[in-house]
Amino acid sequence: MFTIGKASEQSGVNIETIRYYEREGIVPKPGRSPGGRRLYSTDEIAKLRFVRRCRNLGFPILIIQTFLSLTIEDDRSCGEVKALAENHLDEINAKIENLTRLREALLGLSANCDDGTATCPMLDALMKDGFYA
Amino acid sequence: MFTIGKASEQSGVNIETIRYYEREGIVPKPGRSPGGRRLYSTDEIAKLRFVRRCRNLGFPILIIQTFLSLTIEDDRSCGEVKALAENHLDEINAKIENLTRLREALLGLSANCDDGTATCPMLDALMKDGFYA
DNA sequence: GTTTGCTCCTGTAGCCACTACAGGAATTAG
DNA sequence: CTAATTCCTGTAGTGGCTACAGGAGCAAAC
Repeated sequence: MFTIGKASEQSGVNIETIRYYEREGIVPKPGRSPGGRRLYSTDEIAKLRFVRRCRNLGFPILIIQTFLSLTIEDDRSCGEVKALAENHLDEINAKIENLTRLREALLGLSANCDDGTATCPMLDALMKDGFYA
Repeated sequence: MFTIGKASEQSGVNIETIRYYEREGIVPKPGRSPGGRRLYSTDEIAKLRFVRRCRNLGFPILIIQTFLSLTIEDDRSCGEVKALAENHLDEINAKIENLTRLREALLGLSANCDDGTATCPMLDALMKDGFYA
């Protein structure tokens, strides 16, 4: 059994974040030492690591909770997981597209910016009517 | 002069958001009607539209406030604007790279998912030690 | 055995940029 | 004149943490 500091080290999840996950019911409450300290088993630490990896993949907490319940149910999990992952993939692709369009717009706007001018063509363009959305 | 509803329509900024911008000092406080309603000039509406466009470009509020003060100062603005825009561009590019790497990881993980399996290879991989960060 | 220093505890508030009420007042349309 | 609409203020909630404050447990050095 490990105290929260070790659990944090081994899982890569910040101590405060671990406590937050517990408060929110994202991970189950761990046992306590006689002195009142949280004690984590390797299984519980694995679960924390799982949450971190999912977060790193950009999954929102709600989806991760579904994942966790699916790993318990163990039944027709894979289809649901795949669907959630593909949904998430679509969102990621949409974000990439948005950002790419944004980059183009920004490049176009700042292209005419040259240092030393009195009024800035980029700010001008953003202020004027009839331009850009 | 326009009430907040018309200002919202014409600027594309949500009514609640306009009041929020005012509270936060992002845009100056407008005049009021005898009955206490906010009244916006076309100039003030243009400013709101400017803020919205910048937000659409992904600029954080703090940077937009700098932009707004630069349009007032009107002095050596363009160099600063360009620097801020390029900085922002770098951040956008970093985000795109991150999301692209994420997409690859997710594609790799969900590739082995096929419906109907009892245990999911994706969840398995995320649970196991030795894998992925 | 006590002092030092580390880790841990709870509870609360802050971050960003909004959004969503509740409960009431003013304006406008019919 | 009434009904519908718009507006007002103030507060609280969103997601996913992060950062305290103020105190208690615990191990090792002296």
